[in-house]
Amino acid sequence: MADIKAPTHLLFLREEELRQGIELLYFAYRDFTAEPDQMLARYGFGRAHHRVIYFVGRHPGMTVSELLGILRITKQSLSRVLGQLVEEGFIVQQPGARDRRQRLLTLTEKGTQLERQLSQNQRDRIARAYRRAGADAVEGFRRVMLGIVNEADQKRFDRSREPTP
Amino acid sequence: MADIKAPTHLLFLREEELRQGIELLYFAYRDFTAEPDQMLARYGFGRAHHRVIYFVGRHPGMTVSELLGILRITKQSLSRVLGQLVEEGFIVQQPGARDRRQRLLTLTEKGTQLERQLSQNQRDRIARAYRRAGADAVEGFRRVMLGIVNEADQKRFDRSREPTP
DNA sequence: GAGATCCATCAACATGGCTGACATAAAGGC
DNA sequence: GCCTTTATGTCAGCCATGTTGATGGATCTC
Repeated sequence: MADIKAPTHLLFLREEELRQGIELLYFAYRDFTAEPDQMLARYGFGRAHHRVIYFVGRHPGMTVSELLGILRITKQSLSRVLGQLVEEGFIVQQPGARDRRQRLLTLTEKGTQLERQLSQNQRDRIARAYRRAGADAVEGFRRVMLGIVNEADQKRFDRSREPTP
Repeated sequence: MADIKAPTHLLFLREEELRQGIELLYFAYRDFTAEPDQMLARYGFGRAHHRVIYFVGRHPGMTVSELLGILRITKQSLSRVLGQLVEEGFIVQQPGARDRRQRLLTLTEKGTQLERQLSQNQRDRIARAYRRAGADAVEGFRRVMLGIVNEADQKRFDRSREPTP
């Protein structure tokens, strides 16, 4: 019978390749968040605040449920962080027009400024990586990253201009 | 004078492109860690334990300093997690031969089993994404991700077989 | 009018970061 | 052979951010 398994050295290469993929995700994410974390510390904020500010900035008028769906944390965890951001004037909540149970979330001017400061750092890092890698590489990056994201959230990344809430 | 700025719609596209990059990193990392986190919970472990197990498995006989350098946390934080893993028989420490101050870290059989179980999930996810995206895309992915990683750690990803400790 | 939904809040707990201080053993320079 | 530096561990306490569980009000939907 023919041996179905690939030669050992090919398996080895594949394992090495996949482990490098794991590590690329780990190191890239570590370095991607380190500098914003430092900026946030100056405001007494953490990474959780950053995520809230980022996504509210990205989807102005979004509901609490939508935000919970993105962050995948409990409402109690969110409420602490969100409460602080409202308290300190980075975010405002206004009742929904159609559904008045909702509290639609929007960045204030102050919130917008912080959001831009934080995301500027990350956009710079990504822009630099894109520039060095070239357009074809960027397309490959998108395709692979999209494949890593769970199916349910892949639709957030279609080519349309508007971010899907 | 000529207007140096690019047309608004090009700037807009670029901003959108970069924000999608930010979000790809966020969503990919979120989904990449979710399932291992669940497995770890069954052992009473967290993501911190995973990182230790992963890198010790990757670099058998590594020192505590090397691990600290990768994780970028304090020795006090590491010691709690590492202590548990040694206590519960997932990792062994042995004095270094050249430098007997060092405690070289190695996975036990039990540790190796857990490591494979955890990383298998992540390797599967990456393999699936690689397969769907194709070889050229994978190369682009590598190039972009490498550009996001801080210069100091890029050398961990040479094409050589051996992971650099 | 009843039930479901959206959101907030209180309380208690666990994980995993952090700082600061101190200790020990071994290595290395002079 | 001292002396300094290095590698590591440990104790104590603080903070950020996740969790579960219970409870309640306002509002929408049928």
